[in-house]
Amino acid sequence: MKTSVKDEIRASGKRMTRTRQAVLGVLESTKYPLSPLELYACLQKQNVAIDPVTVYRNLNALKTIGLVRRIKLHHDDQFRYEMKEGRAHHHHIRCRICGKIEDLLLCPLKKLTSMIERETRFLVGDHSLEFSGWCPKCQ
Amino acid sequence: MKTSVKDEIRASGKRMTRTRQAVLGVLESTKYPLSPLELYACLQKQNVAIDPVTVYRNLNALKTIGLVRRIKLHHDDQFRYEMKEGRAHHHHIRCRICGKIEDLLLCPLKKLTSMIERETRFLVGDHSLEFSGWCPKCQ
DNA sequence: TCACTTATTGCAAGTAGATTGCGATTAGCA
DNA sequence: TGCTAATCGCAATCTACTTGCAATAAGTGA
Repeated sequence: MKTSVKDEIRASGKRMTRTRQAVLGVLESTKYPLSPLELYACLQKQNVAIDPVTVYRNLNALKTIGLVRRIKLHHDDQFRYEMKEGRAHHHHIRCRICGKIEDLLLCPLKKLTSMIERETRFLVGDHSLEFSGWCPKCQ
Repeated sequence: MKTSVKDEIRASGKRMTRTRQAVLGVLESTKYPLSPLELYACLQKQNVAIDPVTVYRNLNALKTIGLVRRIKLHHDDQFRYEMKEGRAHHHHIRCRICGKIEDLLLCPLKKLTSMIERETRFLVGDHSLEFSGWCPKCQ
């Protein structure tokens, strides 16, 4: 884990605890967004003693600081979390069979925003875009 | 309610009941996707005697037949339902303040699909796209 | 029109994911 | 080392939704 992460946590008045470090460790080493309970299962495999509630609370805290991003995928009834740092604006594709999630690095929507603002008179703040389909293994 | 709707229900071996008719009535007269409990509240205002469970079951049944579409918006922890009929593929924009939801009729993503398939080797089945921001009243 | 079959309903209870209350623990600083 | 408040674990609670079951009623076929 990078020193800067610990610094950011301290800077916000929060503490770097054993459990928080473990949660961050899993998030940093996982390439796709994790649900709280998936993360909890990961920690159990690593023999980290932790309560599921603590995982929830840590994810919330890290989201509040801004270290972690919370997302909700379309055919998925739980929230997922991913590290923000070093990850630009991106979207996801998810396999309908095995649930595998991958990043999409392109975003074709920036140009579209002003058109939508004209049409709807909404002021656009953000967008979410997600594809689903079948991953190479499940086709 | 259109006769064809009743026919489709009968054709699938289901029955047109008082409650199902009421659920369909609300869906047909609402221009944005409703959550089961919003729909239930609507029916209560209309003095329709119905149990929330029945709303859930009817929405599920109508989804199974294919009359109704179930969607999940990004910062929303419940499912929403809208009539399928007469409504082409479209996306939504949602106000962060008041929750107002409007349809977006454009979809810029059809061209993108083959590019994503090449990049990820996924086979793309569907996508979801949603904007959030501030509606005219809340700006 | 009536009787029969079975989809549908209402009520109660159960799930899953997430949140909250509270007393015990511990990080981080003086 | 000792203090203070953030954090933790456990139990209880909450919300959205589902399931079980006995009672009801839609639609058919005589």
